[in-house]
Amino acid sequence: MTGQVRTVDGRVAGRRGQATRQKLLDCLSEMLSSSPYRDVKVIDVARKAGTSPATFYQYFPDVEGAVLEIAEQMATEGAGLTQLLDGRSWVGKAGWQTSQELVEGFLEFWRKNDAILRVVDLGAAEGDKRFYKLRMKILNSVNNSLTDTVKELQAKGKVDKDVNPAAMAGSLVAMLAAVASHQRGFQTWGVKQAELKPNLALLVHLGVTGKKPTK
Amino acid sequence: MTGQVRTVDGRVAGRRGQATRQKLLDCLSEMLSSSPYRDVKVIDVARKAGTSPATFYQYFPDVEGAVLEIAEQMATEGAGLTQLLDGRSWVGKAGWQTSQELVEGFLEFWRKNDAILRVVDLGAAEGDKRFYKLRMKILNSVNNSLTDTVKELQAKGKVDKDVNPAAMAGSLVAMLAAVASHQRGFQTWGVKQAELKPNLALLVHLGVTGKKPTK
DNA sequence: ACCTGTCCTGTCATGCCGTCAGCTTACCGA
DNA sequence: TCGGTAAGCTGACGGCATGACAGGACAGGT
Repeated sequence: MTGQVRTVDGRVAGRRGQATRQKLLDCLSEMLSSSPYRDVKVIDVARKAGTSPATFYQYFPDVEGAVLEIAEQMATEGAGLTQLLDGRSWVGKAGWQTSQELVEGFLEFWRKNDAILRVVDLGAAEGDKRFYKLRMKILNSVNNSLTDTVKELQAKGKVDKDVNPAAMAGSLVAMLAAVASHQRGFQTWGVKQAELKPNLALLVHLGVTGKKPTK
Repeated sequence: MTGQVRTVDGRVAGRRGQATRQKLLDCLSEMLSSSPYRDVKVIDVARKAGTSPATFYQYFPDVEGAVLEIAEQMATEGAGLTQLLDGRSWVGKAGWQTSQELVEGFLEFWRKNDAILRVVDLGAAEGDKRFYKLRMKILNSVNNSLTDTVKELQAKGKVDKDVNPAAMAGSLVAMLAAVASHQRGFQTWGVKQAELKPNLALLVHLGVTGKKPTK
């Protein structure tokens, strides 16, 4: 049950319809990366897709609806971020490696989808539950995994008892997301990508294990 | 030279004009916290302020212009965040205290101005230089101070040479800002405010000094 | 009372929104 | 081959926000 694609008025979308729908999504996605969210107009998206506004409204209730769609696609893709943590070690040099790869993968994912992630972030911050859930879905894989890691280390007595695993993991993930979406900002600040990553990795390692990494 | 307040068409604003202007700003500010940025309309702001859209356009070129104005006010106010760090110690128990107070003050400031800060964040992330500069202005006080602290500790050999002070400070500040703007999010995640703060403080302390705090 | 410059609004052209009825196109079974 | 049916698309329209302007209301000074 993948849930058939339907138009707003209930018709099931066929071959051609789905193509148009997808084209609209692609164009919207492109517009989001070239102009402010606030200024994205349905008519522009439609024109760019070589169709009319009315067609847009056949497939999406409004711009927000379409954005949610794009974000949903991205979210499932983003579940792959779990790979960055599944079965990795946090001990010794391997721990440092894990930390670095997490940062690397995370920033890469964010850079690839920055336009849509900005909008999701805003929606979530504004308290919209749908966007909030979506943001969770994306971050949860990483977050849960980190939380578990901290819990384990805590059980072994390697991390202080008064650390709250969920809070720690959440903070680290939030940090990664924030830095990722302001990557350009750091450059103007005089900090280069290459210098940023190891510092982030260091913070992640410190946060998770409570110790400096062995390099 | 505070730079006289002027209308869009160049007249200097008098007593009454400034009052109206301020009222518009207040109403806009209020609207921003109750509805999505994308849906804030000039006409609503004007109505709420008991005036007409035309009046709004006499004082501001558009909604964005007014937002920048509000943000500017907040930015100067936010320079006070420096207090949280000026002349504080990062050694021993005092260091833990400093870290905690920084987190506390930062979150408080963010909570107080969350609506407008969201918009600034979005604008900055979208690459708008004006918003970007504003964000810098707000964060710079804290950021510079943290950078200096790390540099000092590094000079004394208490922090690893391969830590980049600016990158570290920037990451920590970004983390604080991100967590602050998703405070509600954490609650739904099952993390309570009271648990969040000490964990953030711990991360800040770890990042700045490289060591666990003495409590 | 009069003048001057500030302040506000009625009004208007423009352009986007969101909807509908109706036309075209593709598919399918007889 | 030929309708029939459902999918797919669009022109057109009322409604509303935008942004500009001219002109009227108002306050303060003389």
